[in-house]
Amino acid sequence: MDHEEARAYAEDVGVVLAQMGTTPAFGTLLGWLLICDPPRQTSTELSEATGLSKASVSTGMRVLQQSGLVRRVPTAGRGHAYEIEADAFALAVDPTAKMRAFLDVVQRGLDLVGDERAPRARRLARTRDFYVFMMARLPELMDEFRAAQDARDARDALDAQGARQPEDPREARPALEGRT
Amino acid sequence: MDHEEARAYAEDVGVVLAQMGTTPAFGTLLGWLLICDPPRQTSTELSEATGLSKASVSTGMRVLQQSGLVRRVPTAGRGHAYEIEADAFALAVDPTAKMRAFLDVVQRGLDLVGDERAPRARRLARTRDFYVFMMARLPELMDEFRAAQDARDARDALDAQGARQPEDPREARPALEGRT
DNA sequence: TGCTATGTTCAGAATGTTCTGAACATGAGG
DNA sequence: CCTCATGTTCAGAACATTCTGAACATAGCA
Repeated sequence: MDHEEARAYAEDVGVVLAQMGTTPAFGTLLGWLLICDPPRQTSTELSEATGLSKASVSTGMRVLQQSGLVRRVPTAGRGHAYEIEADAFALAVDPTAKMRAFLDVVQRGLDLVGDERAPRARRLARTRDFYVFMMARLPELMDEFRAAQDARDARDALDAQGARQPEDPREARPALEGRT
Repeated sequence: MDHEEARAYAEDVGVVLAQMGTTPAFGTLLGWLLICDPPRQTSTELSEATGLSKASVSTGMRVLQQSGLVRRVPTAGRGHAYEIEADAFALAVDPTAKMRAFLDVVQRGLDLVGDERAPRARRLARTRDFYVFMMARLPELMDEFRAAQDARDARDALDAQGARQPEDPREARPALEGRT
């Protein structure tokens, strides 16, 4: 994979993310940080690699940082470098923040109707119950994934030391399947 | 709650949804269908109630329908009426569609890197594993909610017949709390 | 203290999006 | 067949977003 391929890939990620409501620059930067080598990149490197202006990199990285997707680490000399967070995409997909905002507006609707048992309140009540349920359960699911991941990381570390012969890779990585 | 309050509420929902990437008209229509009485509304009613043009209602409802959030039912005379789906917001929040698109682009990145065990592939592989995990688990969670909901609906139906005295409402509806 | 590399802010050009009015379909009832 | 209620499509006005270049800050080093 040469530099141009990687850059094109970053732009592809930008397109996909843009379809989900982010700005193209945001997605492109995230895409580059996902595939770049080395993983830490300065603003100048990001600007050169992605072809975005320094200004776009500056604002884009600020947003990425505020979203918790990217971490800023100081470099040896002056300046900083950016690095993608290990579980960045857990955050990216985590709908609890959005759900919280929506839950508020649904609850306001119920207050407006007054009687929660009125037929008219049924749609609202059902919606609220769904969000309450999901907001309670999603963090559990995230934790479960992280725990499984940590366990695998620990085992991989042992493998790297040669303390244990790695088996068929299919054991380690789940197959790509599911309800289509 | 008078008509003007309900209309204002629909617009509030429009604002909240717009912040999540939809168009204001889309969210306003959904908000109105969430709180309106009767639950089924024709295009003309929707236009009058929300203050949107017939054109906006037409295009907005088409999108809502394609998203599976709203159902179109024929009315007695000519024309149709729209009604919100019972579990509309399960669909609205369900990230599996987005995740599928993202999973594809992540997998392409891994193919580009070539060796999945290369350090450079680590970020991509971890991201993919997260999506695979979530896409496998989210449908289970949705099913669980629906099952619980159906069970409650059945019990509510019995209550309505007076076959059983409903107890403290807090038993039936979960309290609004969770990790803040 | 200057000098330079680095990062930030901001006004505006280029580009997209959203909504509407008006013209165009469609189909039930007289 | 004609009329009228209903629904759809589309060009364009109004509005908003995104990105950039250029000017402005900031901090290490001589």
